[in-house]
Amino acid sequence: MLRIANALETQLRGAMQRAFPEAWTEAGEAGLDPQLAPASKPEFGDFQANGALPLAKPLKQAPRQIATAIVEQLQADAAFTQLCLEPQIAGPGFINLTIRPERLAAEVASRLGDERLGVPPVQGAAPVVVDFSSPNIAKEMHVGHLRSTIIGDSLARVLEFRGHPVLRLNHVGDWGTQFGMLITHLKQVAPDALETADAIDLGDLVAFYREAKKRFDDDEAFQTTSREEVVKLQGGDPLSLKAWGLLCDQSRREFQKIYDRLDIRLSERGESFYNPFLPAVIDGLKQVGLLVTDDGAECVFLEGVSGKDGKPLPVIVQKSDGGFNYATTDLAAIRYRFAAAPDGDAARRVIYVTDSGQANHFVGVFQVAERAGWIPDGSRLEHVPFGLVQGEDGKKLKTRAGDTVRLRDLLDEAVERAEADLRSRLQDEERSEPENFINHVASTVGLAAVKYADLSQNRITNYQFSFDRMLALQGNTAPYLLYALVRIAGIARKGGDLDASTAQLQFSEPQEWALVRELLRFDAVIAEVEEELLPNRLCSYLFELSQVFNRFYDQVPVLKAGPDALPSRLALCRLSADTLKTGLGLLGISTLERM
RNA sequence: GGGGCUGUAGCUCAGCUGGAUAGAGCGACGGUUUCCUAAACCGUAGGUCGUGGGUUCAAGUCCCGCCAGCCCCGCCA
Repeated sequence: MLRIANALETQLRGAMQRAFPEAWTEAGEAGLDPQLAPASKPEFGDFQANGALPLAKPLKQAPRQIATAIVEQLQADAAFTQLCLEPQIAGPGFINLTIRPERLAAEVASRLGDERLGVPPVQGAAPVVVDFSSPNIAKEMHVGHLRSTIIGDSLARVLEFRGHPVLRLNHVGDWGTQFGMLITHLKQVAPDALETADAIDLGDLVAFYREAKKRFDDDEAFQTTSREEVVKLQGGDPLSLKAWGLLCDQSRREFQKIYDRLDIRLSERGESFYNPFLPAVIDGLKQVGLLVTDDGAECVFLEGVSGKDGKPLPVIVQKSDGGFNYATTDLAAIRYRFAAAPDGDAARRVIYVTDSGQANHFVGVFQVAERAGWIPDGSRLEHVPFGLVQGEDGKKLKTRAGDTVRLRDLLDEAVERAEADLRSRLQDEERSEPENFINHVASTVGLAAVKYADLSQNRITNYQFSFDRMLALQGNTAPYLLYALVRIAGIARKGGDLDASTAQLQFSEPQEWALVRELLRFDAVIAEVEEELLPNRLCSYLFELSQVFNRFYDQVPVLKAGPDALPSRLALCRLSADTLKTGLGLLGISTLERM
């Protein structure tokens, strides 16, 4: 419907200009705004134009009179009358617009053979960086990584669908002081590993990390060795680097299991990647005169952000011991991502998907990058924050024992619960299915439920995690959406040829028209998600589409329809399936034929 | 103390550039199956949109104050 909306916008502007030439001229370059918006209710048609209301005062006319004048001009426009039925003036002066049925049917027809479902591809797109997931080496992925990973992946998918070249970057924590203790511990417990390739399987990295941490806390000699090890690592000592590489490889393999399971593709580019560029960050800041030495640390003081004592807050880019910190790395990353190749990604949009607790940090770092002139004109640097994952008690999600919830346990439990649900349903319905069917459905439904529950909520608010709610078979959940697709697949199995060519579409039932209108919203929804980076908008849409489809399915027969109606109804089924499948795909959710 | 986010139905949440009588799901109550998977559909009840001002033809939405909850605040990321 975006094309139609654009056409209407132009026609409305033309009509307003002709109706009120003087006001138009006074309004300046932009002219008058028709305030075109989707109709707030179905009975108002497809669109509403509210632009008459604000003109009442300046024109000293009744708003309905103004609306009437605009409508008269619209009716004189042949392009408009071919597109719309006669406009209705309602309420205080809203202009309600209804698209001609044949134009809606034509839009549906044009989408039937279109893989993009009416979504226009971007032209001459520059790279977009989506920085997400970002676990720490030598630690396990836990519930804290869930939202970044799922939301980031979905945003990347939407941007890719639009045609942007997307760099999905995993900014893993693969550098820093904790490696001193890890390497020291590794060298002591598994010296063989450094000599022979694959000599040892580190096994449980979490346990390994815990042991190293315990020794670091308890043993002073170990502490000293660890500190020396950090210096050796940073100095490029080959053996230290080798130990570091082993730890990273091991972690990488563990992360990859989760990513494979979630069907998420990521390019690892950890913090260490930016090491060679850190000194240049300091030099660059010095050159533009932003750098200030304070308490021995190199800082940039922020504008408009003050601390406890009312003094400006600093971003520390070089510690008093000469070391760099995360702000330095983030600045180097920003610089690299916007810079031209070969030492840069030439991105024009850089998106960080991290929890909202880091908002302050990003405000500071972004301001420094901006003032240093590292953000090219016309490009965007965005923090996409999200809230905490909470348990049903409203507190931060923990296991019963009070530990952090491991991501793989969380996914396992979702799949197990989905399987138990499925088995009990099969029993109730006296259905029998092979084990591989049960495993496949349980796994698809379980993972879909986890992803959808997260994505369907506005990411800014905290998210209350509940297996029971996300796996519920009714309501705004993954199983409900998957079921709508299963119903369509059922029609195809029972003899409905969804790919049959349909020369002319004709619809008679209100449920058909409701479905048509819902299907045609897809392009606008994608445009909105691309702009606002809110996947829950796509979820809401897919849920509403499923509801409208289920109503249609329930109340309008497809396979038993007469020969006049059958092809058109099959076409609606096909487009519904394509839209749902594509939409769920953009959420990173795979679909089922039967469940 | 400063900053950020949040506050909408019993519960979990939508609410896009301010627009018509504030929406959905769950839960509650009632109904629908010789028919494409009832994991569905239809209906009923339920809200002073935290609070007090302000701007506007029009405020859940914008501005200011206050209250409550969560998060962040110099050398961790």
